[in-house]
Amino acid sequence: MKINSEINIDSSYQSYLMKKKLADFKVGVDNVIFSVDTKYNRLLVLLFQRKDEPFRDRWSLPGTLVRQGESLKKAAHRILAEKIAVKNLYLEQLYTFGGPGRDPREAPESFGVRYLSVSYFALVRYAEAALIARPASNIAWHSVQEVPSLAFDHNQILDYGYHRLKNKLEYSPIAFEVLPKKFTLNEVYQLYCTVLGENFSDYSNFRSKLLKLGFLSDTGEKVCRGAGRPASLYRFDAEAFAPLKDKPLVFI
Amino acid sequence: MKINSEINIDSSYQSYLMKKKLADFKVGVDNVIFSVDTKYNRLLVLLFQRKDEPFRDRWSLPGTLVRQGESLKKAAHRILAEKIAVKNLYLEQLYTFGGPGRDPREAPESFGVRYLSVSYFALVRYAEAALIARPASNIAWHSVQEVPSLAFDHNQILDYGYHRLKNKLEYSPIAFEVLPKKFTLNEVYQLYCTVLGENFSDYSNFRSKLLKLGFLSDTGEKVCRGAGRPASLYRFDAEAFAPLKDKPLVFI
DNA sequence: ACAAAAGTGTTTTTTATACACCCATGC
DNA sequence: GCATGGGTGTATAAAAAACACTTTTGT
Repeated sequence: MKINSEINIDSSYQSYLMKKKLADFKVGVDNVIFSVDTKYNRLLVLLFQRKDEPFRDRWSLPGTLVRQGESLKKAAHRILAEKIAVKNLYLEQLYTFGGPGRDPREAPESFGVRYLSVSYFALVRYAEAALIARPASNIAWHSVQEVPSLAFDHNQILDYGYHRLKNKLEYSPIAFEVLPKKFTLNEVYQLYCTVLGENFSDYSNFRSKLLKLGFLSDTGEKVCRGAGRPASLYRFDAEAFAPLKDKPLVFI
Repeated sequence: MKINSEINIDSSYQSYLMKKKLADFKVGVDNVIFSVDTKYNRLLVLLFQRKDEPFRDRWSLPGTLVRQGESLKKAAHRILAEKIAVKNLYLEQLYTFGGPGRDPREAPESFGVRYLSVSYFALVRYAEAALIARPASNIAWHSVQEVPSLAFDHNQILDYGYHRLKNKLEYSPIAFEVLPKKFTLNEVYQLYCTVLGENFSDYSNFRSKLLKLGFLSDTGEKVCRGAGRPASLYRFDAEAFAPLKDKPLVFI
C-alpha cells in the first residue's frame, strides 16, 4: 500500500506541514451484476431502488460501504449475498471511481470525508439466482437494453461493466461458470448471442470452433427440448483448459 | 458513489447500530511507470528507494496519498511529475488493492485507518524522461527483467502492470504516444520486440500488417542510421485512426 | 564491391465465413 | 411425413507465417 510519501520524500516535519491535507475516505463497493435470461434471450442487470436522499426512488447499482477488517472483495460478496442467493458466480474488480464531487452530499468546497467507489463486475446463473425480497426494499432485474437513468454515475459504471462483460466473454471461459454443470452447445450459443448480439457468428462455425479448443467433453447424455433431435450434454473440463489459461484465446 | 446502504436497506436506527463499524481509509496512488530504452532494448520501470520504515531502503513503486479535493488521476500525475519531467505519456488506472493487512503498520487486530492503493499504469518516452533527483531521494530506472524484491505487495502490482502493458500494446496504439512525432517503422518494431519478446513477429510481416491498418502516413522524409538504406519517417494519423477506435484491432 | 539496413513480393499454411446437407425426434 | 432443432461437411475467402528477394545507403 502506498505509504506517506510526503514524509518519505522530504522528512522535515516543517515542510510536511506546508503540504496540503490528506483526504479522508469511506470506501464503497458497487456491483454490476449481470445475468442472462436464456428463456427470453435478455441480458439482465440487478438494480436496487433507493429509499433515501439523494436520488430518492431512483434505481442504482447495489452497493455497500466497506467495514472494518473487511476486504474489498468480501464487501462485494456481502452486498451480492444480501440481494440474491446464488451458488455459482463469476466476480472480478472493474474500476475505481474516486474523484471529488461524485456524491452530491459532498459539496465541492467541503473537504470532509470523500466517498470512493470500487466497482465489481459479476455474472450469475439466472435460473438459480433467487432475489431476496426484504421488507421496504426494492430489488429487480432490468433488461440492459432499457435501464432507466440511475443514481450517481452508475450509468457510467454500468456501461463500463457491459463493455467488460462482452470482452470477457470473447477472451475467457466465464460463460461456463454460469452455465449448468452439464449444458448443450446451443445453450452456450444462446448465451453468447444474448450478450454479443445476433450476428456475432454462425451457429455451426461457433460449434466447431468451440469444440476444436478441446476443453468441452461430451458426457454422452442426451436431452430433448421439445421437438427436434436430442442434444448432447457437454461439460467444461478444467484440466483440459488449464494449459490454455493465460493464452490469447478467442471463443467466438 | 456508494452510499450508506445500511441505512437504505433498513432505515431503523436501531438495526443500524447493530451493524459493524465502517472502515476509515486513506487512499494512496501507486504508479507503475514503464519506459523503453530503445538503444539497449530494455524495458524499464521507475522505482523509488524508501527512506523510512517499514521496508526501509527497499525499492518500491513511486506513490503518494491522495489529498483533499484531489482526484485519483490528478494524484497519479502529481507523483509522476515529482519524479520525472516528461511531456508525452500514456496513463490509465490499473487495479485497486485494498485488503486489510497490506501495510505492516496496520496490525491485523487493529481496525484503525486502512491504506488502500489505487494503482496506475504509465508509459513514458524514455529519451525525454528526465529523472528529478531530489536531495536525500533515490529514484532510478530498473530493467523489468531484474527487479529486486519490492516493498509491500509492489512486486504483484508490477506484474499486473507488465501484463497490462503487453495487452495494451497488442490492442491499442499506445506505442505512438511514446514514440517521437516522426519515427521509422523499425523503431516501432524495436519497441514491440523489447516489450513482447523477440519472437512475436517477423519484421516484414509486422511492417505490412501495420501499414495496412492505414493510420500511419509516410512523411516523405528519410533518415540514415549509420550504414544501410535510409528509412522513411512515418507519423501517426489520429484522424485516420479515429474510425478504428473501439474496434478489436490487433497490431502484431 | 560488399555489408548493412530498408522495403517488397511470393508461397504455404491456417483460420474465418457462408452455406448445404444429413440426423433424430415429436406430432 | 414433415417440421424442428441437432450435428457434420465442404467450398471459398481471408489472414497469418515463413522466407526469398530487391533497393539504397556507408565504407
